[in-house]
Amino acid sequence: MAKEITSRSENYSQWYNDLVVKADLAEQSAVRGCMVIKPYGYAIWEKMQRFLDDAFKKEGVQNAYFPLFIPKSFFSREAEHVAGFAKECAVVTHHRLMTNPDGPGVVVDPSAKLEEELIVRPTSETIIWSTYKNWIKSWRDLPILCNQWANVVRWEMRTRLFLRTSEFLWQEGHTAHATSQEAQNEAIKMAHVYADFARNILDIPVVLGHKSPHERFAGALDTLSIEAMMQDGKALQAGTSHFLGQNFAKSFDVKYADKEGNLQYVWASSWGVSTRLMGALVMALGDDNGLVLPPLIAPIQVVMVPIYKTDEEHSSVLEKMGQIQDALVANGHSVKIDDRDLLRPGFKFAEWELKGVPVRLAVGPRDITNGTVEIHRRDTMEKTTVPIDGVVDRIGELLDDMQKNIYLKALQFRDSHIVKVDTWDDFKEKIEQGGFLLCHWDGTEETEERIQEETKATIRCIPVDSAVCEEEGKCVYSGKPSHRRVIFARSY
RNA sequence: CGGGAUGUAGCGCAGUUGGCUAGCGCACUACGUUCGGGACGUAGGGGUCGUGCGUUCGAGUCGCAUCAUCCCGACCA
Repeated sequence: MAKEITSRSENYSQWYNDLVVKADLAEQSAVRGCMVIKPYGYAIWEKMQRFLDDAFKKEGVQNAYFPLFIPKSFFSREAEHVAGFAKECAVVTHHRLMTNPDGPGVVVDPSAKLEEELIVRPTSETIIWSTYKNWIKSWRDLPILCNQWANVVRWEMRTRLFLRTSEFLWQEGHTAHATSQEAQNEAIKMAHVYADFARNILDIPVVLGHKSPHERFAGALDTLSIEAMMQDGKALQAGTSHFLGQNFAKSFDVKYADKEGNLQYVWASSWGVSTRLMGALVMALGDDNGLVLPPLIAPIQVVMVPIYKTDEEHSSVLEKMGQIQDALVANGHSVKIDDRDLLRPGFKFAEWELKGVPVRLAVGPRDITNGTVEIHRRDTMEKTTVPIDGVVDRIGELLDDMQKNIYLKALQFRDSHIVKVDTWDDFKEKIEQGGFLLCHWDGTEETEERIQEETKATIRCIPVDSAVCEEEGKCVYSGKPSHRRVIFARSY
């Protein structure tokens, strides 16, 4: 009873917030706008990190770490970039505290003012490019493919757990290349790494596409994003990959000598995903019973709940579960036996469902007698009793099936909420129902802004690899000619 | 920084027009009965009612101030 969550249809925001807190993923910190990620939530994040790290390594990317503090002067070198972030930066101005001469507590020591303020990184392009300058002399030094796992700070006005917090965890890749084409290819390649990860591991269907110039990352020539659909029909940008051209190379004077001995500015890409993916996981896959975790990302894939009355029953049930556990672990599955005393089975069932554990096994005296075990799958909530022989193989197959099924369910939801819209009246009506609107757009920023003002909808992306978008038509707002459809939606 | 709301136990709340000993649910502690879908009984522990000032014989309740938080905007991965 204590852990019951609000239903999705009743109040989507509250459902989300309840779920994040009650499934033990995270909680609001006493520090304004910041979040505490709890062990269970962090375990999921660690699994994401592992998959991403492996994928990065396959692409030749290495991990590195750059400073948290960025001198203000670095930051102001790239005009567009600073304009994009200036409004939300935390700034360090002093380096010492002292006891308060006028009362209790401590105060900032006014004599310890920094000559140059330090910015707490909102993203690391500037500090990294100031470093790359020293690393890059010749074409032989290129490409440089670095990733860092870090925290960044963006002083947001309004925050929501995982989706928008003042501090968040992420990875940011920063690459340097000899040619424009190579840098562009890198940005595209990494966008596909993200899309594959979202689809295959997280079971979240995403649309890969280009951002409109208006929605681009500050300082980028092209921004690719993966856009996911939440179950209230709103879009969530789940990852971005940017082609930065020579903007940062020029700002930080990063040149290399090519094979002919001519000095050339290098070309750049950067790309990142954050703990926002945790929010996407909750909002794209969760249901009224709680989280639904795809087996590949679940910290616990199989939980076993013992059912017993007497000590003898307890020990025989536990012995049987121990055997199953060993076999499952030998097959590479993560397993937990929930042997907490004093909690009744029904309570445990509900709690593990809330936490999204894919498979639950219940073993009781009845099963010991019959040689059976009860299997419950989280995605469909189906319960079956099966012979204990062969149960390990069956669970392996079940986990594989669930990994596919969860994706298909989310895909079906998303695709049933994508509509083609050709008139402005239809646009205004359909946007109220949520979902992605496939529309023609005249390509102007003016139209984009008008549409946003009137409907709060923005261009989420201009999809790549989408045959349905490739057609001639007229802009849904201005009526001017257009060569392809783009996705409009309200977003987080 | 605009518009709206809320601060009472760890959490969620009630407390009518001021009234004496501040209450309920969950959680917590102890004991017992339970245990195949969120158990129950009994007995306990836990509060300067956000803070300050005022009105009053008397303030959780009324007034003013202040702080904090949340929601809706502006901003954003």
